[in-house]
Amino acid sequence: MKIERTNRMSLVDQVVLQIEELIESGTWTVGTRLPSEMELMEQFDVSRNTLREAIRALVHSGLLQTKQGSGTHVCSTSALGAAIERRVSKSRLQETLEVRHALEREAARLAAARRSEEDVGRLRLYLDNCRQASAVRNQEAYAEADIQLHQAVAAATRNHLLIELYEHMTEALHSSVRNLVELSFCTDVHEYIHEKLVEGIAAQNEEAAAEAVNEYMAYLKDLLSTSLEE
Amino acid sequence: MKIERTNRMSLVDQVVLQIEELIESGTWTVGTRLPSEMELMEQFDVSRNTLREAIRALVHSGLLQTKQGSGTHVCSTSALGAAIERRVSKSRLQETLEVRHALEREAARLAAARRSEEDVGRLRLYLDNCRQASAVRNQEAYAEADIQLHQAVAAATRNHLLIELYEHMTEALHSSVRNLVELSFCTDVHEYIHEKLVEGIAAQNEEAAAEAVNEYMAYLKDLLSTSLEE
DNA sequence: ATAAACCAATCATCCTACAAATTTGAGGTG
DNA sequence: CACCTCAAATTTGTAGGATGATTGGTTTAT
Repeated sequence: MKIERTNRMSLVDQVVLQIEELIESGTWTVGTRLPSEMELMEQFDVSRNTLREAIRALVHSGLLQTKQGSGTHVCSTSALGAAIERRVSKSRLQETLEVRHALEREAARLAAARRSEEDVGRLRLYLDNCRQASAVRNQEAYAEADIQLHQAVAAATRNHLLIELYEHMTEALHSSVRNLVELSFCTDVHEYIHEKLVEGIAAQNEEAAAEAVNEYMAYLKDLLSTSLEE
Repeated sequence: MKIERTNRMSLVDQVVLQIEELIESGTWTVGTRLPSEMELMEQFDVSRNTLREAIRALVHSGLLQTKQGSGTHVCSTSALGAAIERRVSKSRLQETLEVRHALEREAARLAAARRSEEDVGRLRLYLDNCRQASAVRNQEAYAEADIQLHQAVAAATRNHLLIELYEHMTEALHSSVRNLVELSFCTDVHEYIHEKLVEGIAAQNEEAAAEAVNEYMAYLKDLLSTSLEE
């Protein structure tokens, strides 16, 4: 039994909760355009002010997006992304990288312990995509394949909280420093580490997988320090 | 130059930003009671609706707290805590523990690399507090000293993002499972790991510190699995 | 067919009014 | 004086109306 935190919930909070439920349940998917304020007022049986306060709260949380004259659209299914992005944007790059690597190292260990054969197949596929993009020096394709590979590692952990946090940290990182795309450029070291990571996970060798991430981190830190000296 | 995301910011967003600034700058510290809506309307020169939408957004973010008839108070300086707590409350305990341990392992490594002599002093102090509480079997004091110790480890990393995330994960963990307080009860294993962790950091031995966290994690996972079988 | 003008839908802001919860303080009582 | 009672003032919560600004589509004129 979940009592409403010592007293009854305000109307605004009730509307917020109902909208969140509609989004999380998938009734309103990302991109969906919500009914107009008038219709929502009738649907929830609240006044304009109450409805607008609820919507404004969700807009600020990053779940909704409103545009005058156009309407309100579902923007995301989780409020974590916006909160993390705001916080990360105020951090130094090195701090953010260290946190992301903390998640990645754990992901590598858990993936090695829990990966299925399907996971290994996906990892090898994305690794191959990386190699092909690297061979033709297609930086854009490489960056995409690189992200897919790392997210496949996270996915193999079966830990949805970890998957989501890693994804949000990666997004926040990329949106805060577009100029450092070279961090995910194709290099021999990068390739060697990718292979060690994937094969470590395939062999269910936690230590090898974690060590690959360690090397990746040391490599990035080195790259970053020389990059900042310029 | 930071243009306001392709068009001018709405009045509500401007007010939100100003209030956030007042909180982050420390002008309004946690616990401070905000001026009444009337006064804030004059201060920001906006209507009551606009002001209320801004306040409601910050309430939902976890920065403010309103109580009818009483007023509005500052609740936190960061919106991350509330977002994390919401997300963690929907996760399984094991998932949350794995993420927290990812952060803790990285914290142990970085602390070993960067700790000052003052950090070592604090760590040994809190370790001693743990021992004393353990000696007299004072569970409450032990839990507090335990938290202080782990946060001191995070603090020694000098990575404020990591510190904040670890703190929020710990809070979310504790508020979501009050019934598992025994996780931080005093045991010999617990003490042995604490000592290994602190001494590893003092000796600037990253591997030893990380290994201590690994052992702690294995111990907790074991405890958890037997606890769930009951 | 193209471009300009128009129009309907929608969100943004402001206003007033009243309800509900809390705090404050005046006045009475021992 | 200390303490209780209760009404008034303060403060947030909810309702409803009015107007402005922006967008997207439609119509109209060339």
